[in-house]
Amino acid sequence: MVEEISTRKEKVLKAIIQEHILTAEPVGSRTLARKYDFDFSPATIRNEMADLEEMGFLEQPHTSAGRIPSDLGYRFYVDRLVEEELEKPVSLKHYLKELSRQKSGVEDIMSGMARMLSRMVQYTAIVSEPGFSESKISRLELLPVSSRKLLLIVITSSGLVNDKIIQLEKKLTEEELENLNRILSRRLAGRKVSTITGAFLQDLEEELKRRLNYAAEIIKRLEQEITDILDKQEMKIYLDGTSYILEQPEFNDIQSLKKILKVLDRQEELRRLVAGLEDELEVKIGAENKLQEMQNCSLVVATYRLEGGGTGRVGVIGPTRMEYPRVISSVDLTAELISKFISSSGR
Amino acid sequence: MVEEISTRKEKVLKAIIQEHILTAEPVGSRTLARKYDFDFSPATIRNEMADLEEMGFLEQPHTSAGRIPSDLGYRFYVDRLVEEELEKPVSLKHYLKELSRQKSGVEDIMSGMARMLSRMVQYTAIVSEPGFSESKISRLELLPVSSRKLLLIVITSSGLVNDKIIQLEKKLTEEELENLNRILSRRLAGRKVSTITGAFLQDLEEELKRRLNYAAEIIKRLEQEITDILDKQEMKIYLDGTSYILEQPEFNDIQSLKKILKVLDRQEELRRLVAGLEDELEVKIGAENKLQEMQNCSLVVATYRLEGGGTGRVGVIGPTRMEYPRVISSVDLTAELISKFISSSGR
DNA sequence: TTTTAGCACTCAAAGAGGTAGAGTGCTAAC
DNA sequence: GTTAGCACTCTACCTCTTTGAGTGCTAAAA
Repeated sequence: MVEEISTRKEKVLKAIIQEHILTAEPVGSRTLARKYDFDFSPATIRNEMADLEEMGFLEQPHTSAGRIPSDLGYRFYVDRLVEEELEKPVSLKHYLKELSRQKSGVEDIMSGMARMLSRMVQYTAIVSEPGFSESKISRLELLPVSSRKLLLIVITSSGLVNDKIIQLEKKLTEEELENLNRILSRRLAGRKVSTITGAFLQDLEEELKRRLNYAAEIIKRLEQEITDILDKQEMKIYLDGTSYILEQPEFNDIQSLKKILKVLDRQEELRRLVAGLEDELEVKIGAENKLQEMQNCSLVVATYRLEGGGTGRVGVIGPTRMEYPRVISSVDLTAELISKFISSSGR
Repeated sequence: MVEEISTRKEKVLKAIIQEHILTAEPVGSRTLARKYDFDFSPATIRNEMADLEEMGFLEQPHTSAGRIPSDLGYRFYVDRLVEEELEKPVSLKHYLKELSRQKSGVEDIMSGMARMLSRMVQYTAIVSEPGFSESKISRLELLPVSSRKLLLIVITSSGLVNDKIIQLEKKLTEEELENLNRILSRRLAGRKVSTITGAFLQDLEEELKRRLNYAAEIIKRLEQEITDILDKQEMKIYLDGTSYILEQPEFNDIQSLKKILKVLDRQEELRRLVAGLEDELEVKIGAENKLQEMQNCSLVVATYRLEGGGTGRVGVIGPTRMEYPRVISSVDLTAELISKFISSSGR
């Protein structure tokens, strides 16, 4: 069904979508003709509308109402019409100043970016922490904290720091610890996280056992913790601007509001939501989302990449009736900023 | 106005509150008489109700409706009636198992506890990260990360770890760094955070300048970062179970829902909310909350104290029509658990 | 003096028309 | 192919009425 769409139809469709995004109301032929000065009449528009509806781009809530765009309509809009009008968001200065106040720290950057993005687009923003797997370990250190407690610190080449307290059964002498540190550093520093597989660890374990003489459990334990910290699947999710959803007229009825807010309350759900997308920039419109509760929502997600390797995602959740041009460019920009911020704080 | 309240009035008030907590509807004399078998009639109840209303414990939405408890009524209930029926929450086992899976890390414990509490009471839970000021520094370390980047690590006696990346203008040699580490450790280790005041820092600065020969800016910078990490006022807030609010019938109208959800979206607001309370266990009912948007809500907050010093807060936000006995004991228990968890992971 | 039954009264919530207005689809003329 | 005209449709909103739970008051009973 590769029906050609006339330029006039395109014009009408675009106008309807823009108008609907603005007003959140069904758009009628008369209103449309009044607001946009087309060189054809409401009656013609009606005909075009009927065609567009048949093609699946528009829907009619009931017989005597105007039309609203369908998911397919938005999809067409995003794919074909948006590009020319991607605008750089205005005056980042204000946001950036606020951000730089809170200085370094991945956590601060992440939450700051989520906040900035949500303020910018006036929808809910979501940012996922960068995954480790593609970055290199630049440093790994075990610090003694107390008699049977060590602090494991892993720093990646992209400048991310991760630490974890490790509880040991048995005390380690200073010398033992030094040896341990030396071997671990030698073996792990400079290595890409994704190459630390079972076989490699097996090998490492052998070496440790051979060269040091502690109980095997300690080594096992350490290994466990190291892999834990490295492939922690459970990347943290930063959410901000939840309350913007409340401003959207389509969520004025409690039922749909509940649905979407419940999703936002479940970290795992969100994680799956953004992790599932792999492309550089993806737009999921309405029912294109697998999640049943998100069928009235759209999701715009971009991937950010850190210099030293490691990627994460940043996105926006809003109603299908979303200001796509603005959102897409803002999400894009934010992804870029995140890379820059972390890389610069990591130089 | 220290009017004595008869035991019968107390009985009626208690019944009304319990019934209202259960049903969320205004309670009438007839219903009350039917459900609770008092040895007096609806008419008598009506008289008592009229009295209780005059005393300020009850309110009437309109002339021909039943009564609902006022803030004062709940206050009385909480202060006088609750104690005898504080019950230990059932079967923590399930929650605890889930918690211990995620092992160590303050962050995990905090968010895990918030989650557990909210699941337990079926209201929104809030946990604030432990403040540093009353704990001692047990270790402070500067690790080189790259040529002009240091990782500052501070470990407190309660086992909390905090790190921050510091950007320097100028390179430090290994030796300089070692000296720096030595001096800082000597001066700061074992010291209570709250005693690190301006005067002390002045003194430290002098020493550093005298004994080392780097540019003053570096020293200033370091100092800045250290104080930053130590008294970071901006303690993190963990929130969980936001969506439970949606289940409450009193928030079935969009307006009040918006109000409260907007508050929950603002970290600073929440911080102030829990930080403002200093008592061991505090219950703020309705208008007792300063925040205008929280006047339909109650807040139950407890303080937890870590072994090595350092305190934080844990609480529950729900409608004034809250199951106080259950909530109070759960919050209390959670505070206790947090101390235990962090202390045990910090031994 | 306290408690209770009886009864008239009140008020919100829910349902039943009725109207207005925006919008459509169809037809016939341009 | 485009447009004006018109009958038709449907929701949103108003008003009116009914219903029922609940009250307060009064007078009788305990």
